[in-house]
Amino acid sequence: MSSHVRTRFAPSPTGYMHIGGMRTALFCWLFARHHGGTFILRIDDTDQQRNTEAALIPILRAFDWLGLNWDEGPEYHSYSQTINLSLQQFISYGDYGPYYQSQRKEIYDRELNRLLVTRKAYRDFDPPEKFAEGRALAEKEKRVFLNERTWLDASDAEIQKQLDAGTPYVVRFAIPREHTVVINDHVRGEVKFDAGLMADPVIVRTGGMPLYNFATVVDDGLMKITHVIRAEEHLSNTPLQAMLHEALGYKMPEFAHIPFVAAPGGKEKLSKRKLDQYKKNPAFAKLFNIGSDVFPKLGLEQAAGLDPVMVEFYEKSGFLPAGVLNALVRLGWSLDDKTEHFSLEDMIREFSLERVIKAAAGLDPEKLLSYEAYWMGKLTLEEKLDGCLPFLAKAGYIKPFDDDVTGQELAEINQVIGDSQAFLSDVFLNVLRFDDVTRLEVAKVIEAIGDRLTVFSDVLRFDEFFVADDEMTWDEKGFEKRITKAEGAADLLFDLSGVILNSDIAGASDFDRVVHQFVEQRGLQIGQIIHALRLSVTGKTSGVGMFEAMELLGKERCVRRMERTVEKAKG
RNA sequence: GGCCCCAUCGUCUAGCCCGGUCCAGGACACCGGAUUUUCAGUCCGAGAACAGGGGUUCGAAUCCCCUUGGGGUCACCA
Repeated sequence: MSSHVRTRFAPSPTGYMHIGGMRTALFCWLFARHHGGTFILRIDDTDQQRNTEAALIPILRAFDWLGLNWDEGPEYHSYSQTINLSLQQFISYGDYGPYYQSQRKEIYDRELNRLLVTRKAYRDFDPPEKFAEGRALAEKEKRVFLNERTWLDASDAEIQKQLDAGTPYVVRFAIPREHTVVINDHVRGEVKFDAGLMADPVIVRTGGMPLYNFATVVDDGLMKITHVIRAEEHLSNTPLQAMLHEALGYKMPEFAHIPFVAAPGGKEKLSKRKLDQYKKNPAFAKLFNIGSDVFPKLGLEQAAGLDPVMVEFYEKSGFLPAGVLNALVRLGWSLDDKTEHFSLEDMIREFSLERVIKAAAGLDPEKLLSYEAYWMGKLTLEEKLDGCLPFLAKAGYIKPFDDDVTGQELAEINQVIGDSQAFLSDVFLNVLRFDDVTRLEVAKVIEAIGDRLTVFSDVLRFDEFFVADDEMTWDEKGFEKRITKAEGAADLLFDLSGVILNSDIAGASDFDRVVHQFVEQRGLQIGQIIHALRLSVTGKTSGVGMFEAMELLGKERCVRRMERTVEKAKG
């Protein structure tokens, strides 16, 4: 039945995983999983310039982080095991490998030769200028450019002569110009292209390296890809690829061109180059702000160069994979008129290409955050704790144990990865361990924070529970409003601190009782002191429940902080 | 510019293929109210869209055509 479905995602190692690409990958993955098929990760690295290994890690990690596994592709050990990372890991598994295009040169050569002997492709010995000039002229005259094909019908002897002379050449595919290519796209429906309008494209460059369109077709064909699911910008490559498939005698895959992820407030493709523009979008700015709040505290700052276009950004800011996944799947796809929340299992069960929408959709940071909040709410306290601990540790609020081992592990990783800072801090976050006392204390704070936690890094905003009393700072404006300008606030605080000090207090309800008694005796409303109290104890104008906060800190620390506040107010 | 794609609330979308049940449904955001010592949350409520113009039809968001607008792509990049 449909158990033969094979889909692939073919990223090129760019050093980061694009959030839009991730959405495409998700759809590919979902389609394969839904049909019990095979999902393949293939590395488009015909470029060869870059350090493939280092540039690939963030991409593989993104898949790993979101829980999208692949059946064939580069070998990779889940990041809890990355400590043992070594270059040997960058081999591939699966029966249709290698899965790195840079390792498939012989295959391309072989397939190219089949095209050459049947004259479906030909060596073009003309200098590149000739082609460029022809095109420029055509453009000037406002007509369609078709190249001359001087070498298409050259005799074997002529060709051999050029070959012997060492004349550089490219290989062009001879477009069957009479052809009208009809693509039956799963998302777009029937799309027609007139091959008569297309110049013969280079498929192998001087030097013999294949170009994208050729390599892709060879790989898709030989890897028995049944469904090419990719972003819409590839739609115009499709007729060429379809013709190549035909010329090579492969079974034509089915195509599905899904809309790309658009930039906030527009319809343009989301691009890393336009980040400055995105910052002006209020909703998007929110995302940037999470980063600029959190990363410095984690010591990431510039080094990491993270932004919301990269999947890594979300991981490092403590987003939940479930929320990100949910947001991505709803971008261009829906099940019906009401279902909003999908776990990975739900998505696998329900996903279908038929329900993919045609128009580009902008990533909505607000909605992403709301999905985060939803899935965060589904977590147990223990799970929240595990998510928050690394952030607190990285920010220096709590201490992990096993520090030595961590340092050593890091050194090892550093050796392999070089200076990829972003990756380092990443691994660091995930190898930390904490003792039970620390865990218990933090758990109490997280419990008090409750729904105020949307992403894990939100815990850092509650630093009042982690800083020493003498190092706690006050919100400037809040201090002025609630203490300086509030008549008698300082005196009230002073008196209250005395009362608290002399009371028998064990928990939140005791604080509650004592403070209420205090205001009643003076004929005041609770509202007349609560703000000053909060400010003096936490330094903030808002936060967790007042008396819960006090319980977390304990009587002595509350009193000390109140005294400090009074000093500051008087001094 | 050529080729191709797209077009429902501010945003993500349902409805469109198989015209009437849609004076267009949901979610996020926003606004108002309730709850609360604050924030968040929760609950209740409000406002908010078929790009325009022609057809076809008894009847069109739904079918056809045109216009407009937006976007993608046009490399010896992927």
